[in-house]
Amino acid sequence: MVITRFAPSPTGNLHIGGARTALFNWLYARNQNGKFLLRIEDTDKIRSEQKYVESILESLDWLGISYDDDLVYQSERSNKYKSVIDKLLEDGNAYYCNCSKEELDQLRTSQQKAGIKPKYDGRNRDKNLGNEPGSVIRFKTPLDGKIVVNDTLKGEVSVDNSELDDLIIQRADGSPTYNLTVVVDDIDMGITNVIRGDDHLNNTLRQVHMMNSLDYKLPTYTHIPLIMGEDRKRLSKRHGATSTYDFREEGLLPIAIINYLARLGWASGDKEKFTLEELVELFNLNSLNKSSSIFDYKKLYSLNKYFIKELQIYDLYTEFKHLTKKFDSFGEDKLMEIIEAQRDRCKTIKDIADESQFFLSDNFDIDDKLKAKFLVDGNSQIFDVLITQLEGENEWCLENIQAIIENIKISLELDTPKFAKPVRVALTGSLSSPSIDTTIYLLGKNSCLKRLKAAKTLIT
RNA sequence: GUCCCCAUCGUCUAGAGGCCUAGGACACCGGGUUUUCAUCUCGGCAACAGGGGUUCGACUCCCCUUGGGGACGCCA
Repeated sequence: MVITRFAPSPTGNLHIGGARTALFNWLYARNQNGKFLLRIEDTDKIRSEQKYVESILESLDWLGISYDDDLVYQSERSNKYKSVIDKLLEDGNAYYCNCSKEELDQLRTSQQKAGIKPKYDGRNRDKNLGNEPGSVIRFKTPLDGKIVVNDTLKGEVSVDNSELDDLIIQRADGSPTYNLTVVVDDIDMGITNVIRGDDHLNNTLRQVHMMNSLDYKLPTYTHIPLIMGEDRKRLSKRHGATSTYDFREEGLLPIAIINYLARLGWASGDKEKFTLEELVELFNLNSLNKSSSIFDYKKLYSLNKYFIKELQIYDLYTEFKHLTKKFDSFGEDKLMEIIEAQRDRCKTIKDIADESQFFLSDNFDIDDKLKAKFLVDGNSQIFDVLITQLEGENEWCLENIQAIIENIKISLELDTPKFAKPVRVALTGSLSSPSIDTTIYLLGKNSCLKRLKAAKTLIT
């Protein structure tokens, strides 16, 4: 059975690159009827925080990426790591090293100056040092030969062992380091396929060495290219929103993000839009792309615009409620009507909220320019007639409102914009709103009358 | 600097030696629809990094150059 995993470290919200890695792992597992496991890599006690664990979990859940079995915390597995390190020590595959950080820094800088690759020179490798306070434990990387990793995407990647050094697997404080814990956990969790960013390719070489020393059976590796910003540098905060959390706050829909991410580095012919089910059915490792890709916010937003129009209204409603509490006084039905009226003109949930502000209060300021242009004597007749007609309307429905508008347009000999613009300004304080009949309908009789009368008083 | 990876329109990509006069999407430009802002719709612009091979034939295979990215932590 295929078992994949996503192993974030809880030092921040779920990064969009991490989200894509999670997505690919999840898709592959689901496609293969396998399992997708989640592991929290929190061996760095200083930077790891529980709130980020929760945030990551929430983001994955929001995206629709569900995990199997129990969540694994590395911080709870120290004993297991300890025993593996002991075995490595016993077998002569690891050794104590008492170099200080300063000593190492010095070594590094002198190597950099000399123009050679900075790495530990193995000065304590064969000294058989004991466990002194402050000592670390290093893994004994083979000196000669080369290490070959067979990657499903990149093919055979081979590197001379002389390029690698003896990495630290246990810190001076006794805690295990990343490369060790990953090896232990991937094996213990029965991971068959490791799909991760290709910034880990170098780590993979080291991890494979350790797995070999431990007689572990290797998982299959797939290193996917990283996501870049417009400047071709690794995507980071200065490029804009980068965490799933940020995207949600900006009013993006999970299905839009999933679709965007899926097509970033993967394709199924010319198909651009997928349901989650289609993605699960079509996803495969062979169609993954080898080159890194640049994150295009515009395309993401365009996808979002599409899904805002396509999604079930209730899904939009849920996101809307998550995004803002301002509209809580509106009933569920009313709010859904508003969202329905706005969805076709908005790119994000946030746009829907922003564009709907005028529903919140009957009292608002009208821009002087708009006032000067539309709240003028020539239009007062429109307001008068409209007020009278709306006052007389006892069955408040869209059809009746449309009839009233038609009547007024005919009797006053107005084309639609001539009628709609001043009314829209009076009702919303702006020139941008849903179609005027819908706007009137949704505002309700009382609000419309109040606002029209208020606008009339502004006519000088 | 050293090692590793990568290379089709501005961007995401289709392309498994002849199907390619290189297709789709986003962006951009122009037309149309429209009750404002939008939406929608139609059309246009636009790419195989360069140089060598291999082959009857190369966007597709090989090599070199160039360009881009990644790694080089007692972070993960």
